[in-house]
Amino acid sequence: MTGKRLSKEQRHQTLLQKLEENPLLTDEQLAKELGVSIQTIRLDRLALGLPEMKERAKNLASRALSGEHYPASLEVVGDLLYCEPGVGGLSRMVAEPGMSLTRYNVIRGHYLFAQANSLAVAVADAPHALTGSARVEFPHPARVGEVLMARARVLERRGRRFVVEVVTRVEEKAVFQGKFLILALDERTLAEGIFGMEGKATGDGREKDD
Amino acid sequence: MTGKRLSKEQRHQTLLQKLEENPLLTDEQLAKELGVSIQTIRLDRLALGLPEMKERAKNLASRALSGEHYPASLEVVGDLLYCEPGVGGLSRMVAEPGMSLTRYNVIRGHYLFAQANSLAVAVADAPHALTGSARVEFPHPARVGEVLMARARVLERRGRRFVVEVVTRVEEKAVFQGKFLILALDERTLAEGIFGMEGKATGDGREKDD
DNA sequence: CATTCCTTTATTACTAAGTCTTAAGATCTA
DNA sequence: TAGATCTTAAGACTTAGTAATAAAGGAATG
Repeated sequence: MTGKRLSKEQRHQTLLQKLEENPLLTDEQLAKELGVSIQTIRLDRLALGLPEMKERAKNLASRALSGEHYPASLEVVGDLLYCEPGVGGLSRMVAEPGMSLTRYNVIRGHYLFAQANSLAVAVADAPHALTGSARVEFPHPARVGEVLMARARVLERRGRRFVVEVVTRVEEKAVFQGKFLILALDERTLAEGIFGMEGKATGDGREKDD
Repeated sequence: MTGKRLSKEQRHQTLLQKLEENPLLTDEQLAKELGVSIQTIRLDRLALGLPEMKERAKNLASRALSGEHYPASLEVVGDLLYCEPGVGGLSRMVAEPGMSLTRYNVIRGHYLFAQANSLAVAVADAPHALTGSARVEFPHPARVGEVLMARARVLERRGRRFVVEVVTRVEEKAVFQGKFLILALDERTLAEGIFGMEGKATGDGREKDD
């Protein structure tokens, strides 16, 4: 498929590049893409000191896991560009077609909310935080393809409660603004499912300790 | 050495917890930690629908790679069970692991918002509607596996503005409540990107129609 | 031409961490 | 005591590799 056979040197370069693009390729897939046998790929990996796919996956996974001190990846919407816990932060998100209302390319409000909410939780200076309430406005619709920059400021902090203000802009135009009340929770509270008010939570008597 | 043998139920819980803490554990390690045989762990994973370690690693890796942009699809959130435009509606959503905060299985606020927002827009009696603003509260955390029933009522309608109230419950307990101001838009307004207030919108002359 | 060297491919044996199936004990319960 | 459920075991197969060894191919050179 790649037509002519490359030199070994070139193949090594291509290999490195392919793996950088997608570290989850197996030897078999690589062999197919480069038009050589699996064994050749193995030799190449050996020569270049590249680990096998399982290793690469595990490395990525554990990096993703450990890099989760400040809540970068997993369930955060938008890319956290900057975050100073307790002070403020910045998040970037590109409005994609999947986020839009039918026709018209208008981004659904909950995407903007999700980005802002993620950011607000991130800037709360606490290992675990939840949204308690929010007051939000969508002064202007955002559209597919636009770059949404959300900026958060912690307005005040009283004990375990943070008030965070988030404004999301496209260029200079605000498309979202809101105030979030974020509650910092300690482990016990979370684990027990009690939330601070109105007493019992699940009430199913599940107790785990370790 | 967890000492005494746990019940199956308890073991399942422990297993989930262990894997949440460290998804890269092999069956063998889990077996050792829980004091049962590997086969038992395999059966447990089968029963709980948990993939093998390689899969978990790959999933984590690819999620980390793709910057996990639109996560767990926020697009259509919840199943619309019933909807009477201009009056009210009902939406059901099962809280999935992908919606949760790491550890602790607490559902992120923006999923609740997304469900409620989707429903609020749906019950607005208009072909095209957008959220203008919202005031929301999360009186209680929701957890993975719970069934979230959102109920919407149109409180008032003035011209193109609807005020919709949404309350989401798990069993009888409210986990979300909010008021949405929904704006019904006509085709022209939407297509031109003008939103009702503050004059010009994008100003970049982008007009798309289909 | 044959030889030598390098690269590539093929073959075989082996591993980790699973899969799926069937079967045999152990334990609980009616 | 009998039946059902839970747990462990055993055997065959899978994927994506490691490692070692053998064989084939082309290109330059004496």
